Amino acid sequence: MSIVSLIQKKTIESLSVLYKQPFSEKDFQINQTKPEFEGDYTVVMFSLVKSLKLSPEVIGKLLGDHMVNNNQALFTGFNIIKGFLNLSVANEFWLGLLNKNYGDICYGKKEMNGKKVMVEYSSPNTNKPLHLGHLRNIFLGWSYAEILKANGYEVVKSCIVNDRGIHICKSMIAWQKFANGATPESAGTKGDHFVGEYYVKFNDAYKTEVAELMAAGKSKADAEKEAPIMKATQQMLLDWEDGKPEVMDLWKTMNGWVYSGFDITYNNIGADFDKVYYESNTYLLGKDIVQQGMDKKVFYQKDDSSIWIDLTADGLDEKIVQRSDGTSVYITQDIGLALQKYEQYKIDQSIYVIGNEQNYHMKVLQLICQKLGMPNADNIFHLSYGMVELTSGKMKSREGTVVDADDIVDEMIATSKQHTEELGKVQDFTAEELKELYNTIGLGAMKFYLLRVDPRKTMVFNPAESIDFHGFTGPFVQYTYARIKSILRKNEMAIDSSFPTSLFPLEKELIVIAEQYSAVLEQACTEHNPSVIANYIFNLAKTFNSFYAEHSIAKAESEDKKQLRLKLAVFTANILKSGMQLMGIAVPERM
RNA sequence: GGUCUAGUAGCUCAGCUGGAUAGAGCAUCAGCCUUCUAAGCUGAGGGUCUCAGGUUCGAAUCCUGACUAGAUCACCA
Repeated sequence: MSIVSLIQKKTIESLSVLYKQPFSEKDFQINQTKPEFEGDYTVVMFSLVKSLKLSPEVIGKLLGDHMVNNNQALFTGFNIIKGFLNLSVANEFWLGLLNKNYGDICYGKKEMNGKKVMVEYSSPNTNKPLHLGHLRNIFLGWSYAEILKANGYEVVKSCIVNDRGIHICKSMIAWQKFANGATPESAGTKGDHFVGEYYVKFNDAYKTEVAELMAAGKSKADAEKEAPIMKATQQMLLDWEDGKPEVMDLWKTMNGWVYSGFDITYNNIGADFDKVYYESNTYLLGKDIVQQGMDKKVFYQKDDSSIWIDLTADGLDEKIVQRSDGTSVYITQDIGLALQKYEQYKIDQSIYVIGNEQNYHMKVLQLICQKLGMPNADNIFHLSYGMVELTSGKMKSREGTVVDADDIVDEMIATSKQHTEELGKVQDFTAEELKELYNTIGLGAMKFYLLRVDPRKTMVFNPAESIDFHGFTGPFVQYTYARIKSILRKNEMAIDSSFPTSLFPLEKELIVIAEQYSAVLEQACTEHNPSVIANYIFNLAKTFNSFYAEHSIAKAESEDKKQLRLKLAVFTANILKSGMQLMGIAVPERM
C-alpha cells in the first residue's frame, strides 16, 4: 500500500471515530507537503471544514492528535497551517521501505491481472521511408506497451502495414518509367529510401505533365485527371486488384525492398511487433459486416447503390461505408480488422496509436462498431498524439522539410560519439563497446526527447535542443546511473548492517520519491502517458545528483551512513533503469 | 461554416479529478573539480498562466464568451 493510501486510510479511521459518521477518501485530499513547511504529507481540510461546520484549527487539532496517538510507529507529529494538516512520517517507515525494496529490480511493478491488450502502432505506408513523426508514434506505442506490462497486462504489439493502394502504385509506375531496372543493391541505397525516391519522382513527373496540359489550354482539374502518368497509375491499381502477374511481381519486389529497409530501422531503434497485419490481406474485410449493418438497419443504401451510415444524431456527418461499385472503403476495412483482432486474440482492450489528425475517423470507427453491437466496441481506445513540428513550422514533404528517421537517429548517435570523445572518459573501451555506448546515448537522447512531452500535445522538434545532453534529457539520467554504478564498483555493501536513525533531508527525499514509483507507473498507464515516467525519472535523477554533491558515500560520517547511502544508490539505480526501460532506453554501466 | 484540440518565463515543457508564495530544463549572469565520473552541483534575474466575465472560502485548473493557432468534416488512405 502506498503511503498516500495509508494516510487516507488512517485519516478515514480517525475521522470516523471522532465524528461518529462514515467518511471516504473523497471527503478530503492528501498532498505532498510543500518543502517550505514542516511535514511529509498533508491532509487538506477545507472540504471537511464545510461539511463539519467547524474551524480548521479544531478539526486539525483533534484529527492530528488522534492520528499521531493511534499510529505512533507511522507518524511523529503534525502542525496546522490554515486548512492544512501537515503530518510528519517516521524515519522508521522510510528506512523500512528502503531496506525492503532497494534490491528489488521489479519494484513498483504489478502482478499479472489476466487482462489482454493489443497496442497497434507504427502502421506505415510502404511508399516512403519513416520520418520523425513515425518515431514519435513508434516510441510512444512501444513504451505504452511496456507500461501496460508493468501494470500487469498481457500485451500484443501489432502493426497494420498499408501496403496497397494508389500511393503504392505511384512509386511502382515511376520505377517502371525511370529506373532502368535499378535496385537498392545496384544503387547502394537502403530499400525504403530507394522506393521513396521513386515516389518523389512520380510527383515531379506528374507536376510536369499537369503543367504541360494546362499550358495546352486544359483546366487544372482536367489536367490533373488526364495526366498520362496518373492514368497509368490508376490502371495499375485496377490491374493489381485483378491480380495481374507482372504487377503483382513488381509490387511484391518493391514492397520487399521497403520491408528490408524498415527492418533495419526497427532493429536500430528497438521496435518490434508480435503480429503484423497487411492491408492487402485486410482490405476486403468488412463486406459481411456491411450486409449485417443493412440487416440491422444501421446502414442504408442510396439510389446509386452506395451504402452509408447517418451519424448526424451523434453530432457527426453521414459516412460512406461501401462505394457504389461495391468496393469497400478504408473505414469498412477498419471495422473488419477491429473484429478480427478481437476474434483472434480475445483482447480486453484494443489500443490504436494514431496521430490526432485521425481523431474524427477513430470516433466514427468506434461509433459504427458500437451501433453494430460488436462485442469489443467499447474497448477500442484511440491513443491520439500530436504532430511533431519544426521550429520553422510544420514538416512538409513538398518543401523537403521532412526529417528522415534514419538521418536523425544517425545524427544523434554521431553527436553522442563526439561528446563522448571530447570528454574522454572511456578511452579503454573496445571499438565494439564504444559503438554500443554511442547507440545507447544517442537513442536514449532521441527517445527521451520525444517521450518527455505529453503525447496529446503538438510538440516542437528543435534540432539544437534535441542534441543537447544536459538538463532534462536521456543522457542526464544515463549519466546519473553510470555514476552510481561507478560508486558501487568501488564500495562493498555489507550483508547486514544496522541503521542510522536520523536522515538528512536529501537522504529522506530520495526515499520519498522512490516510494512514489508505483503510483507513477499506474498514472502513466491510466493516462496513456509515458511522459509521466520521463518527468518522474528526471526528478529522481536530479535529486540523486544533489544528494551526491552534498553527501559523500565512500567517505560517509560512519559505516552505518555509508551502508545507508549505498542502499539509496542501489535503490535509485534500480528505479532509473526500470523507468528508462519502460521508455525503451538502456542505461550504460559507464559513460 | 460545423466539430475537436491547444494557448503558462526569451525558447521547450510540467502543473489542470479546484488548495499554501505557479515549477523544471535550455538560454543569460555569478560561483563550485588536491574528495565517490563537472554529460554534475549551488545561487540570481526572468510570469497580466491569451483576454473578459461567471461559479466559491479559494481558479493556471471548472463554466460561458471572445481572440489566436492547429486538426478534421472525400465514393483518399
